[in-house]
Amino acid sequence: MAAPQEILATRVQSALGAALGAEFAETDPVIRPSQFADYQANAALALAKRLGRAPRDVAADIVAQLDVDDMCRQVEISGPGFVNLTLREDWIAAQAQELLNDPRAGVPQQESETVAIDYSAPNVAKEMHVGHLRTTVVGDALVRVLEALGHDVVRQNHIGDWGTPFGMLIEHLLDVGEGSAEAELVKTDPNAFYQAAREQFDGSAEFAARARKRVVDLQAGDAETLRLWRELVELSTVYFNRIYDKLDVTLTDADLAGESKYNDMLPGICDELEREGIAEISDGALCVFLEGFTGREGKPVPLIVRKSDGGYGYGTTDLATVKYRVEHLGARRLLYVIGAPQSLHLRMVWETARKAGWLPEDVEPVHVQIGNVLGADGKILRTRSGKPIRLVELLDEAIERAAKVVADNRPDLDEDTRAGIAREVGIGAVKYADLSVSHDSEYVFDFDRMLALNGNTGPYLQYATARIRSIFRKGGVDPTAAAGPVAVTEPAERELALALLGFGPAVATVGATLEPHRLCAYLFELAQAFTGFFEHCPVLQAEDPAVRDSRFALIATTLRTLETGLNLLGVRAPEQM
RNA sequence: GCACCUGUAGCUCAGUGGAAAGAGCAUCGGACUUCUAAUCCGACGGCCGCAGGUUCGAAUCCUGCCAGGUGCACCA
Repeated sequence: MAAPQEILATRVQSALGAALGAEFAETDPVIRPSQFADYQANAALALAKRLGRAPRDVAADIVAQLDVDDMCRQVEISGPGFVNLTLREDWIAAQAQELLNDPRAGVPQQESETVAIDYSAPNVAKEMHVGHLRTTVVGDALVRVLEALGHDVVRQNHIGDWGTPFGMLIEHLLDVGEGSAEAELVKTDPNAFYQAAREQFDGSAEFAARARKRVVDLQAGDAETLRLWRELVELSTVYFNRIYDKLDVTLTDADLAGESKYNDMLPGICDELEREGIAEISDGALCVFLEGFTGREGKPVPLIVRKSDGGYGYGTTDLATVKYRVEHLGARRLLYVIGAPQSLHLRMVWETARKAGWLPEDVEPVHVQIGNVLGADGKILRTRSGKPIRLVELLDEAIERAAKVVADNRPDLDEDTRAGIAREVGIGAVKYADLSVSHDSEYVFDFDRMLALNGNTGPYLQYATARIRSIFRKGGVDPTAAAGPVAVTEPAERELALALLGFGPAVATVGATLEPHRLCAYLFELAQAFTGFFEHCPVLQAEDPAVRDSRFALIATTLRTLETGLNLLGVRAPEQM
C-alpha cells in the first residue's frame, strides 16, 4: 500500500536517472499537490540551474522518460517547467480497493524504534490545570501514532512526587487524620488539600518547623515518613486516574515514573559530573556551566545539580531521566512533551548529558514544546477571580454544553444514549481543540468554537462518522461487509477516494514531525470530501447496484479511516449524534 | 541586557523554496418532499509586522529593526 505521492516520486526519480544520468536518480523529485492537476513535479526548475539549461527543456526530457501510463491520464508541462500529473480514475479506484482490503488502513509499518515519551506529569496533591491537559492530550496522541507506526513506545509520566512541599503535605495529612474526609480531598479536590496545608505552613511557626523536619526525615528514608508519603502519592493517583479515565487517555499506574524514582541515582550523577570536571562548586552549589548560556548582565547561567543545602533540584532529576531512558530503556528517541518555557532548561540538561556521555550521538532528544492555553483576554486561562481553572470543572462544562446541544437536536434518543454522546462529544471537542493547532503555539480556549459542528472541530469529524453509520443502519448493511468493487466516476467520488489515499502519509508525517495537528488537518479535509460526496452521491438510492456497492465500499473505507484517525488522536466516535 | 517563541483576512488558526496565499468563524446571499439541515453551496474579505539580502522563484531561508509573549542561581 503506497500513496500516490510516493509512487509518483519513485517514478519521477527513475525518469530523472534515465533522462539526466544515474547521478540524478536520487534527487528529490519535489512532488507537491497541485491546483492545476492532482500533483505536480517541480524537480525540473531546480535542476535547470545546475544543468545550465532551460527548465522547460529539462521538464520535457523528464516527461519523455516518465513511465506513468498505468496511473496517470494526463502529464503536462506547464508554466516555467512544472510537470502536472493527473491520475487515472481506474487507478484511484484500484488503490481505494486495496485500501479497503488493507488491515492496516494504509498506515505504514516502520522499522521499530524504542521511543521514551515524557508527558502529562502532574503534581501530587495538586490540581491538574489546562497546561497539563494539553501535554497529556498531545503526548497521548503521539504515543498512539508512534505505536500504530510500529514503534516500541515507553510512556513516562514524570509526576511531581518529591521535594520540599511533602513535609508540609505529610504534616497536614497527620493533622486531619489519615482516612478522614479532608484527607480524601486529595482524590477529588487536591488543591483544597494543598491550600489548607499551605495556610498552616504560612500561619503557624510550629507547623512550619514540623514540616521542615519532615522533609529531612523523608530524604533520610524514615520508614513511617515514607509510608505517609506513599499514602499521599496513592491518593493522588486515584485523582490522576479519574482524570485520565474521563479524558480517555492511555496512561496507567505502570507508566508512573515520577521524580522520586530517580532518588538513588542523584548522588552518583553529581559525583560523576564533579569527577569529570563538568560540574564545579559555585556559591556553595554544584553547578554545570555551559558555553553560550548566559543570563542577565551576561552572567553565565548554571544548571544546578546540587543545591548549597545538599538537596537536589529538577536539573539533576532530568539528567537522571536521560541516563535511565538511554541506558535502561534503550530509547533512541527521547520525547519531552512539556511547556515551551522549559526549553532553555532542557537544552542545558541535554548538553550536560552529552558531555557526560549519557546521551550518545545516535540518540535524539526532542522537546515537544507545548504552548500556553489562553483565555478570551489573550492571557493564560484563569477563572474570573484569577485562580487557575479546575480541570474537572472544565471537562464537566464541556460535557454539559455538549449535552445541551444533543438534547436540542436529538429529543428522539433516550437519556442514557444522549449522555453517552455528550461525553464523547464534549471530551472529544476539548481534546481535538488541543490537538488541531500546532503544539508549540498558544491558542485561545473557546468552548463555543470547539463544540461547533462547523469547521475544524472534533464534533465535525464525529458527525461525519455518525452520518456514515446512519447510512449503513438504514441500508441494513454492516460496514465491515462492504467489499466493492470500487469504481470512481463522479467528481465527488474521485475526490473522496483520492483523499482516502492520503491517510498513511499523514500518519507517517505525524510520526516524523511529532505534530498531531497535521493529522487533524488531514482528517478535516477527508471529512469535507465526504460531505461533498454525501451531498452529491446517494448510496442507498443509487439505481445501479454496482454503483451502490462501490459507494458502500467508499464510505466504509471513509468510516474506518476517520475512526482510525480519531482513535490515533484519542478521540471517540459516537455511533450516532 | 541575553536567549527562545510568536506576528498571515474583522476574529481563531493552517501553510513542505514553487504558478493566482488557504480553512473555519463572523457578515451577506442561496439550498431541506432527499442516506442526519448539528449540514451544504456561493459572495465578500490580504503591503503574509517593517526594511534589506540570497534565489529563476520567498509567507517560508539569511541579516537588521518594530511589536507582543516567555525564560534567565539554588521551586519544578
